[in-house]
Amino acid sequence: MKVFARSGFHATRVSEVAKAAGVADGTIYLYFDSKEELLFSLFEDRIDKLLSFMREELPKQPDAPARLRAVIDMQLGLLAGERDLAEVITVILRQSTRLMKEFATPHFTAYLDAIAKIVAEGQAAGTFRQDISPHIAARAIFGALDGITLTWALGRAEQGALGRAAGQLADVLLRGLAP
Amino acid sequence: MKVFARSGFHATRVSEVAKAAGVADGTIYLYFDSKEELLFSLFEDRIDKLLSFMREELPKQPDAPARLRAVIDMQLGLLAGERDLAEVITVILRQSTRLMKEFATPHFTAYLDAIAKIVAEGQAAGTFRQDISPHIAARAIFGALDGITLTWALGRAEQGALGRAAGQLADVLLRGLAP
Amino acid sequence: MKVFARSGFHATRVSEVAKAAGVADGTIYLYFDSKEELLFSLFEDRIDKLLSFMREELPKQPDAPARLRAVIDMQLGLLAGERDLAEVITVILRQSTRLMKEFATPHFTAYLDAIAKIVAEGQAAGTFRQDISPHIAARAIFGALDGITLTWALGRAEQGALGRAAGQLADVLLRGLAP
Amino acid sequence: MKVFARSGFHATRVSEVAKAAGVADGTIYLYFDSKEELLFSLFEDRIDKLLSFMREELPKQPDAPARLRAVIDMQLGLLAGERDLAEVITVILRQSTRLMKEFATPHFTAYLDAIAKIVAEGQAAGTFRQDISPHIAARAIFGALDGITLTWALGRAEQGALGRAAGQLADVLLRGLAP
DNA sequence: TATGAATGAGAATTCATTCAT
DNA sequence: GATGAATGAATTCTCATTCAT
Repeated sequence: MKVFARSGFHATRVSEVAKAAGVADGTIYLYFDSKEELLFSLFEDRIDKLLSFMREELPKQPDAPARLRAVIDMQLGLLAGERDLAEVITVILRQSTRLMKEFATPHFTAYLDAIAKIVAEGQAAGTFRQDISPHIAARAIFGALDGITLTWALGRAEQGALGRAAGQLADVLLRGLAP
Repeated sequence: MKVFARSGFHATRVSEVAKAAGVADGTIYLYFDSKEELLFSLFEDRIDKLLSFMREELPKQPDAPARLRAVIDMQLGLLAGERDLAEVITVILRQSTRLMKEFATPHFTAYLDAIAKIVAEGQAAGTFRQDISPHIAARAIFGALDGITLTWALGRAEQGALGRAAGQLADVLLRGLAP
Repeated sequence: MKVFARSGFHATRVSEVAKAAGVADGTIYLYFDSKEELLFSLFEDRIDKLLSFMREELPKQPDAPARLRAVIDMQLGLLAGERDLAEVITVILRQSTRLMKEFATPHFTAYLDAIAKIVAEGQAAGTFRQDISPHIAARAIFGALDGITLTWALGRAEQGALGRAAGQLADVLLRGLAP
Repeated sequence: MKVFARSGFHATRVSEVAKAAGVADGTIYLYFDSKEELLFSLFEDRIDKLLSFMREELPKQPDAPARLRAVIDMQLGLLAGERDLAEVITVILRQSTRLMKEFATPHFTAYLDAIAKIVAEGQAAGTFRQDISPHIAARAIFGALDGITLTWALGRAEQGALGRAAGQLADVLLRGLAP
């Protein structure tokens, strides 16, 4: 992750990763099928964690606004301590066209749908305004989170900044979505 | 633009671009210094247009909320008719690490600062709430616009969808940012 | 051909071929799709020559024994002046499993069938004995020619030796096949 | 032998051989020095058997024609029941340039010399015609046997076919070589 | 004796870029 | 100005072989 975050996907040499890991070049291929699979494994791990977290935590929340705030806290919280991971997910992962199309898109879609579902539920329960498309809202929410993470990862990345941002973003969105 | 949008930056061959343009490979290099410069020129053109548009139109708006709505309309309006451009800016441009670091980041920063400035002015004038960092707001707004454009570009990209999205996003954000 | 004959297929580096040809490595790939195609092109050229030679010369011969003698003269005559070609065909070509299966076998089969046909015609005309399978005879004849060429190519390869061998082989075979 | 016959020398992985033998990769190297030595051992075994067979059986034959027929029967008989061995000797063995030059050629030469000696003895005793070079004859005979074996091994390889071929080849050669 | 994880040298091929025409 | 043939640097991945256990 460190090497990918430093150089990007294409500029990263497999031999650099091997060196950073303290193994021989060939050893990489005992555990990963290709350079792309190597990058993807970093991402798969976390998205699984995020999805299971959502399955467990969201049902505990009383209503849609609380669930939306939980999603925002979770997504930014997951990355808050891991600048390299944040950069890999917001920037590096998108550098491999094949990776995006074949692996990442399905995961992103599932995640976006989960957010859209929260919005739709809120609309049905009367806790969110009706005149907004849940899918557009979901993409805007994800985009906002992603934009914040991106700047944080590429900038100074100070501890706590993502937490503060999460709170402010949630405040704005929840008020903006209120009926 | 068409070729880059189809294949991505790395998978696009300079010879493909030459073929699509109906010129010989070498001719490309009479007008562009490198493959990266070729991609970047597509983007530079439009960001200039966007920035001068902002310089002209924003002062005409009465207050910060109106200016923020104008920015949203402009950014999505610029891309609404040009799916390839939208894909190049949201996806392809980010595939070259060097391009992002050396060329694009300064432009993005300038644009983000312009948005942050609108938010700060609104806060000073009392038309936006005070408890939000203008920079965080700017990143979230840009990220939301970007996320909406990305999904539109990669999906069916129907005419009018971006305009509707712009209206809804502005509604949510302006209410969310209201004092 | 020189480089392949010296080192064999697998031990030959494409860069060696390029160097021997006085061009850059990449230039090879402007004219040949792969290393295998490079080797095969050496062979295709000659087999075409041999087959057209057979189409023209064989009908001029009065009977099957004369035609068989002509085939023997032709095959050894084609290689007599070109030791490298002889080595490529008898040894090197067989080192690439894929080349043998996909390209060479069909040509070999066609050639063997042409020889078998001569034997069968001789049997029908009563100029060859009946108790020999034309296909076994064809393979034995081809094998004998191949064995002679192989030893010649790997040995001192003196001028004229193949011609003498051709005469002796034809004498033995024709007497052996006589009714 | 099974694995080499299936895939050829270069395409065969040492790990495949180990798997087929039911041992670990490293175990192979306790018994064989290298992949080449592994292939060569398959061949050395049999050539020794063939040479000792020749030492014992040939002296029992009354004259050169009988000895030549015995050699033909032996060589094809040795391979008749073992298609994999036939393929290894006619095809696979020749795929390694080093193996051919360093190991196999001496054995082939010894074998060819033995055949040439039979021809020369027949000429001295007046049972073979004088106008044929014993070495050319030997190479042609070996080549014919090899060509027949090759087609048999690569084709359907039916039981008995090699025996029939041996008889026919001997008939043709002996009549062709008669004074 | 056997194992099998780790090694790391080695090579075909691609393609951005050049420059003689 | 335009061409496009030639360039050659650069990199992923394979697999025979080793050796600590």
